[in-house]
Amino acid sequence: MPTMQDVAKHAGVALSTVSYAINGTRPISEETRERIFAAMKELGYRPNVLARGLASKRSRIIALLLPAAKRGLGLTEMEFVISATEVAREHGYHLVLWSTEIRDPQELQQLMQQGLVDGLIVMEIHEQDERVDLLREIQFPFSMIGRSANNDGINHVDIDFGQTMDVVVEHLASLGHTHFAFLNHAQEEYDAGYGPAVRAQHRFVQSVEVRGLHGLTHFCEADAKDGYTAVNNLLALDPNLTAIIVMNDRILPGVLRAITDRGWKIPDDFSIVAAVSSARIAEMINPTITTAEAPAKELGRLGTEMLIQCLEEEEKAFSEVLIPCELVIRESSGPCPKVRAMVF
Amino acid sequence: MPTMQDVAKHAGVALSTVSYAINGTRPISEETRERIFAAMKELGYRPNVLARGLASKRSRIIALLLPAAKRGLGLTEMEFVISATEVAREHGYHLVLWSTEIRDPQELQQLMQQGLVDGLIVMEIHEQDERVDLLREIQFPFSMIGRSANNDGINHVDIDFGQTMDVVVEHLASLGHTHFAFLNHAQEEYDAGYGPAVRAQHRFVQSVEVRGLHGLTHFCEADAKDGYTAVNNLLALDPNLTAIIVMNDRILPGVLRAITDRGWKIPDDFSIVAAVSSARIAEMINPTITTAEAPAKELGRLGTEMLIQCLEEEEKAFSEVLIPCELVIRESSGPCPKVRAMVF
DNA sequence: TATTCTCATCGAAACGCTTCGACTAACCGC
DNA sequence: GCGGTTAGTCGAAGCGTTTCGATGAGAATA
Repeated sequence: MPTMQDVAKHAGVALSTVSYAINGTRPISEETRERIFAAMKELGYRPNVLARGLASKRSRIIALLLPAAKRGLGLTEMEFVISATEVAREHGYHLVLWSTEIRDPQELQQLMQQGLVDGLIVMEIHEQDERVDLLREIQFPFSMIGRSANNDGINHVDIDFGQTMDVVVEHLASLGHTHFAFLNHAQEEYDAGYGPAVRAQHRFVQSVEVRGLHGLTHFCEADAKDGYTAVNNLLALDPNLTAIIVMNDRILPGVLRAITDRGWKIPDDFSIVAAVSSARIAEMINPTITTAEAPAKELGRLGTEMLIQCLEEEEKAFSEVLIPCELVIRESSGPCPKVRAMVF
Repeated sequence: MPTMQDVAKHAGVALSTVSYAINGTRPISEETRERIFAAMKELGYRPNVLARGLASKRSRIIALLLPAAKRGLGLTEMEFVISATEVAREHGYHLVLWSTEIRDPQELQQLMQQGLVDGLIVMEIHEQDERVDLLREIQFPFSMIGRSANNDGINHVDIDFGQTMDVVVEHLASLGHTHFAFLNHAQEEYDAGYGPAVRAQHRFVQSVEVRGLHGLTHFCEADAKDGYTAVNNLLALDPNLTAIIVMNDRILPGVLRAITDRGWKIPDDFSIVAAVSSARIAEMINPTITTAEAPAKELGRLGTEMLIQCLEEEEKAFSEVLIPCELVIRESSGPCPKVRAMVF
């Protein structure tokens, strides 16, 4: 494998001149530059990432902190990862994956101290997040996909849960629904301050109140069975319910079954909307599900770009972007039923 | 950030002695070793990955070549990635993702020449795969998840499509079905020599023949609409069809709809089995789908372990492992119907 | 006792790059 | 025509490791 030295010899210049030509760090005459690039091409030279990183203290490698969500990783997360990888590559960066229980700040710190990565993309942020505190304290460059309680000076991009809930509630309200429920993530996650759960809940309540409607909320584990019982519980609480918004698409089968088990048709007798889900899932189900689709690709892209920008520029302007989900109306939501088969 | 030099000073030994103590490259007295480790702990020392890689010519970083399948990346692929990441970590390796159009050997080679990674995990292998040819030629360490036409001397792990198709056919046959169809991946992929498509097709035909049954095969794009028309085409070819095996779960909604549109009930009038799919998808659908589930986690684990083993050992024994999918019987497959509502 | 071994350790030379200071020659203003 | 820039280049000193050859102290051998 040819080295920079080889290129230098081949072009008849000093090693450092080659470096300057490649990085544009210092002015190089047009003629020399051409000779150098010709030599590089001829030898098939590629700079060694390790050496470059060691010398410059900038590895041009970033890490994506994969969450180990109990909820499991879905298509949305996959899209994140893909899009982050691609964007990184476009900018000449490599992306490494750091997985699992790196919620433990200890372990995270050890990884960072290895000096492999220049920066970090953190996902599945909690309101109180030890990782964020740590990164902030040691001033390690990072960007967040999500938000914590205090985001000052941290680059982050997140789903606009507020806006999303508004749109979903508005959609149902415009269809004439007045009594509906919100099936959130698990209680445990809410209590742990998991942002999406907290913010969506908050805005749902508010959004319903503003419109003078009736809204129930309920937590639910990421499991079809729990979805089933949750729906029954909700209907026991408010028999006039005509629509449910679900936060986690995993529970959809259970929710649907609970409805159809009552002899109700979707959407004629009951409407269902998935907040923050993916098209692919929504279209797998019969009836296809009206969904507020997570802008996964955008999130991945922005999160990565923010980090890279923050690594390349000196002046640390930070940005904060909220992207709402896009409501895609499918078969599972319809006008509020006038009369409905009785529960028995 | 403390360096090895700092540790050495702190422990009152030479720099090289610290290195030997860490790597066990040369014998170190018990007493010195303890002093060194104490110093490391006290200073919070972590070896610098970049420097280590540069000096030793072994970065302990491996890359996973993410496919840019037109089919799109699904849950199965996500599980791969996660499991590969975790296994790599367990072995003290980092995993970087190289995405998309690195089918182009040129680009792949450039990436490798950067000297960042010690080895490669390649997925979505085709029968004739330029990437594999390249890697083999330049003797770059790699393992495959999948198989090509000639796998001699290459570590690889793959789904046992033959066994899987056998099990699925047997399942349907034992339910009394005699006329069934296999809905494969897209024609294009088959023609390109995409292993799963080729091998599954081959074994389906064989498996049906051996049992003296009637089997049709058909290709289908990864799209619900195409699933719909494909089923109708198949039923036009053989009106006695009572079961379909689908290869790609994306087409399931279309397939189901084509069946129910005829007024048929699943599984009473018609059975459906998904070959090589994931539980999560299978359970999203109503009725839940009988599925041969891809051993994604195992594939990821083995692929990674094979590579790492091949990097750590001198004697290059290569291994080849085939893992069948596990048949999970759910609601979509049932006994062959005696009589069935007429097509009209 | 002189000689060979082994064990534990040291110093220095890589690894392939970036970057700093210095040097040369041309160019500028006055 | 003389100091002061400036564009273009060079050499050398790192970056934080691994690894090779050498060294000294004992232990074992003759």
